[in-house]
Amino acid sequence: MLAAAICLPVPLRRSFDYRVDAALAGRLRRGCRVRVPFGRRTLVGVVVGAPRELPEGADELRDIEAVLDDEPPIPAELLALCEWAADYYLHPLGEVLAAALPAALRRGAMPATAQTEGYALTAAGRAALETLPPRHRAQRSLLQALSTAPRSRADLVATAAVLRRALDAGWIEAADAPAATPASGTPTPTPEQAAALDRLAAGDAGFAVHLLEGVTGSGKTELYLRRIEAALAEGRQALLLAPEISLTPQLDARLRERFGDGVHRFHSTLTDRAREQVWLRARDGRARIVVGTRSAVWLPFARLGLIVVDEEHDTSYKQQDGFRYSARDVAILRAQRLDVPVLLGTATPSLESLHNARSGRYRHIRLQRRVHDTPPPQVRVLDVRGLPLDHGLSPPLLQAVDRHLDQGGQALLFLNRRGYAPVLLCHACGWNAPCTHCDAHLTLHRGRNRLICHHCGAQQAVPRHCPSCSATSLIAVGAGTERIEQALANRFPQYRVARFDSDRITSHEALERQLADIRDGRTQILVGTQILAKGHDFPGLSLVGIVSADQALYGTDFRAVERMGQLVTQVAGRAGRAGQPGEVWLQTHEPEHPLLQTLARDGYGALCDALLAERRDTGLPPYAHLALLRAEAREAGQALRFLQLVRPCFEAPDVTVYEPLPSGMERRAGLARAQLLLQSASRAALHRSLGAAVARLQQMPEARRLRWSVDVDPYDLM
DNA sequence: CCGTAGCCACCC
DNA sequence: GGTGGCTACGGA
Repeated sequence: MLAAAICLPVPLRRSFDYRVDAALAGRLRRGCRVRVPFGRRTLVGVVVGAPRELPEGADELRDIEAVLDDEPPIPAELLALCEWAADYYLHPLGEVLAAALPAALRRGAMPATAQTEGYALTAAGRAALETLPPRHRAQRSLLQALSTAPRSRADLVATAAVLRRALDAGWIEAADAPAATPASGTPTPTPEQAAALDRLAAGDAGFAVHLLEGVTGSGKTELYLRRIEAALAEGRQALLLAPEISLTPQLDARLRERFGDGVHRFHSTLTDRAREQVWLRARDGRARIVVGTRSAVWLPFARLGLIVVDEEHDTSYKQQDGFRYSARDVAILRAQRLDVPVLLGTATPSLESLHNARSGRYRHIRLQRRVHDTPPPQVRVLDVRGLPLDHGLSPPLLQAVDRHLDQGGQALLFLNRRGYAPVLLCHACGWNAPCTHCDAHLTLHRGRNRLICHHCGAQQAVPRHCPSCSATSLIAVGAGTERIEQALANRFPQYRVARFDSDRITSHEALERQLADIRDGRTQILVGTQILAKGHDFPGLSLVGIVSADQALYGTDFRAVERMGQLVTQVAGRAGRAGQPGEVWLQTHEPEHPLLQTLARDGYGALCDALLAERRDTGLPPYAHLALLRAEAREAGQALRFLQLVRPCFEAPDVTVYEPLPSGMERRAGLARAQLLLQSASRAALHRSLGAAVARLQQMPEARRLRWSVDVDPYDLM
């Protein structure tokens, strides 16, 4: 009996064998989709093993109902990458494949054909233009329009029927619309950029990881564009990964200006259909450049020649639920398997990448000069202890804002906390608006007049009286962006304040509008969260105020200070007008904190030195590798007991298995959470321990009574 | 007597 | 994850 191994979209870390008709065996290639019966249901699966002969006496297998593809929709390279990722992240392959397939294909639909973007005139069409009688007006005007250059579908006035006729006659053919020519020519690189380009182009074209560490404004994007150009010149495609693409309109605009219609965007807010179109064009090679968020790392490129990871330190590359992969790390592995270069760009490298660069595993290229030669901003630590705070803002900071606005500058206030206030407190009885599903406080949102949990999304109306004691003495404690915005609007009524956070910025257009108001000088004060740290140029910005850096200093998460250093440096980099250094003020109640001092006095690089020394001493990444077994259960204690029970399964040479602990926020969205931390200096040893333990866990009845998952290279230990 | 809630094994 | 089978109760 012939059988084939099929992988199904179920959370089971194994494949299932189905019987293959001898006549079918030839058609059934790895990567093809099939429709198979599974229990009571019918599912769409992917062939992961070529048909093979089963030994005599093997159990009867069920039949494959239908083979959906002649050609595998997933190229062999991508299927192998998914298999690697399933193994590395200890995640079911079926769910990994689901991340790599468009929704319609996952459901079993036939792949749509990539819609044509444009048309070109054929030789026959050129001849027809000469001979076609004038009465064929529609055809003549279509051919005329295409006679100088190919045009995109949108540029042509022809109806679908007219196009169809011209295609049938062989007068026109589908073609990519022409790339827009650069609007103002490519800028001449600075000597520093030119040297960096030489180093990027040096050596063979094969696999290499380049860490491009460039201060804000040093012109990293221009280097990306040049390398992309080089890849395209060899007939290859390029993938540019970016954090939250809808929030980087400037990058998008620059790519389009340089490369025209060959640039495709791929992100989670596209419709399923639009995603499928980009997926198909990546596969047929017509999408020459894809700019996308982390899921774009799974696109089925036909001839990928370069991957750029912009803002490589950004946390959004790590998926934080379900299949917990790091798109940056998968990108590096994919590039290695394809033998093509990867470019990691950032002003503030992650400690992992910095360590790899310093140890020689990555090539380290640094850009230290800003293109317009603006000196780097000086960060001043502002001791706010004992100062009267106006909604979180100290008098010296407010005076600085006043001074800068008065001199025609713009001011940015950064605060990584949305809403009006993080706590609503009853002054009479101490009730503090707890979330009923999480160990967290509800955040007061004045604009929407709601109390909202930022961890599970639960919300309720803002009570007038304390729900516990009926007193009317409810006070908002602490400050979020809404409150800072209001405080500044009250204090500086003659200036306009704009708020940038995910409550206010809900679309590409809203962001563009607010950014335009700043560039045109209609808005003078900006208040916002990390959205403001991401790649926007504010040419008139002269002052940056960081409302508080203290959260990170008290934080228990081992990456909190690294993240704070990145945010402060990124936000500070927005300050400074042509030729003039910006001013950066950092409010704190811990002005003597050594790491804060290091950051302010010596910059991000020095902070990294200090943090790397700390990580080495404590055996944390990048000097050791971590993994977590996470467990969630209805009842507090159940998750912890489970982890205690399975802890011995992970014991292995060179692996430290810590005591299971309740997660940083134990209850979240109604579930009690706990985690088991594993640490090893050897990635191989850690992976062996995980592999063996997961195999045993799947056999354990206790493991079926709650939800558990593995997090390899966890981003935070909360 | 049936109805259903909650638990658990199984899915090629 | 989805499904169906099993057991344990409760209402007329």
